[in-house]
Amino acid sequence: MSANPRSLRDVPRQMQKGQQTRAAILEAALGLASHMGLEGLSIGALADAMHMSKSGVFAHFGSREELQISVIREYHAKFEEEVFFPALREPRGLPRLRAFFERWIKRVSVELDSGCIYISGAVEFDDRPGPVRDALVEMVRSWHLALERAIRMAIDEGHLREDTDAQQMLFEIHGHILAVHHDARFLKLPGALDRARAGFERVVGYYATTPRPTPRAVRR
Amino acid sequence: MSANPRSLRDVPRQMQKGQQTRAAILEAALGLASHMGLEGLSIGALADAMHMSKSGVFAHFGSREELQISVIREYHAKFEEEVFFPALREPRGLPRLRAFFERWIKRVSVELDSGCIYISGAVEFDDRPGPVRDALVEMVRSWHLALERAIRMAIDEGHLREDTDAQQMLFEIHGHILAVHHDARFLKLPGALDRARAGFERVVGYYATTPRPTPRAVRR
DNA sequence: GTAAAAATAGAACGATCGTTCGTTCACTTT
DNA sequence: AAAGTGAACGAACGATCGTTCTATTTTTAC
Repeated sequence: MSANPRSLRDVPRQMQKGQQTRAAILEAALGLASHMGLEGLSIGALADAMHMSKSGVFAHFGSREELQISVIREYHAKFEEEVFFPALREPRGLPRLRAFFERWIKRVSVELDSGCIYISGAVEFDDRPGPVRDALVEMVRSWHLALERAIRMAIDEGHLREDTDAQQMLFEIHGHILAVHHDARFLKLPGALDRARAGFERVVGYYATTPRPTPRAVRR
Repeated sequence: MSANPRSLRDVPRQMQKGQQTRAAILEAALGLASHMGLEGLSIGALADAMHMSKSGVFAHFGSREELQISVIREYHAKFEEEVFFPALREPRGLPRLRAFFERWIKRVSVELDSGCIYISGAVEFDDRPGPVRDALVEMVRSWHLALERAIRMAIDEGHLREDTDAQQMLFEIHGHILAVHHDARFLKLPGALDRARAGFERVVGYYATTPRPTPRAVRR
């Protein structure tokens, strides 16, 4: 028995065959959806990429809609893993907020393979009600809430002014993310990443407790 | 002859039948594309909306790609008509820049019917090379250039500091547009429009020659 | 009023879409 | 060895996609 490498007794918690193909499909689907969008993701193309039959792929999800939602959840998990949790190790307040932003823009622009599904999904489903949209909204909301919490912590820590409007600040920061996504991926502008960083620092500088004066005008 | 209201002599430059159905199709296509995206726009659905046959619609464009490009051009024309030209009547400098922005956010968010094709198109085609993407990039570029010119005029007029980085300022303003599109259309947040306005004024305040101090911290 | 030209309809094409169904194959359990 | 289980396949479904072709109708030009 112990000679059998796949014995259930030896690895009782290991993924069964079905689960691990499902995971592999999901990864491929994430890659496809990043390029073609959630609406552009087709089961046929996915099956080709997996060297499987359409029905074989289909059986793992039961419907295209369920596949789309699974992709969203998969992206969410990856996003938490690569952006949220690592940044949580930074001390609360401005350092953590900065870490959130830095990892966020990297995921959105540089990471050549996968475009941000939150952003493309928001555009594709802003007009289309249904379970896919609902899942998307839920994930985006939770991320925005996390950012808002980080901003409020920065206020509590005394890094940001007490009268800081957290939602307004989040709006402006989020705008920089969307802008870098647009300029880097669509317009292929080279400096987009640094523009986003500069914009972020300007926003932070505005709401910070140690006020940076308007550079030239005030100094002299 | 003069009794005939459609005489060629009376209105020599009037649209012929073909042209005016083409225009009607294009208008319907613009509406469809605003909801379903340029990729979601199908000739069959368009034919249904027009109470025409697919082939009848098709004949006006020759290919789906040409239809998409025509829609983009149509949107561009409407955009110029409703945003660019009216704002041109404002005096150059900050007033004109402000007018650009105000008309822009209205077109992007409030105008319930048509989502912005520049924004949805940017997301759909950031990964897909081809004539459609090229047309899209060209239109967006020309609009951004117009905004950049407006910013430079504001510098020349003395409304903005001389060391203002026009492209950086444009990046930040554009971010607010994308954010209002996201928050208003996707998240359905009520205050998005005013957040964009507030963000715009903060950006302008930063680059303006009459420096507004960081509100509370400096005042006392 | 008539003939040329343009616009539209209708049917059909090959592809692809999501989905369903019955079958086969490789295991594990009895 | 027999029975049972879950995964994957292959074929086919009706629908829709963009596109092509041939008629037929409508509009324009003389």
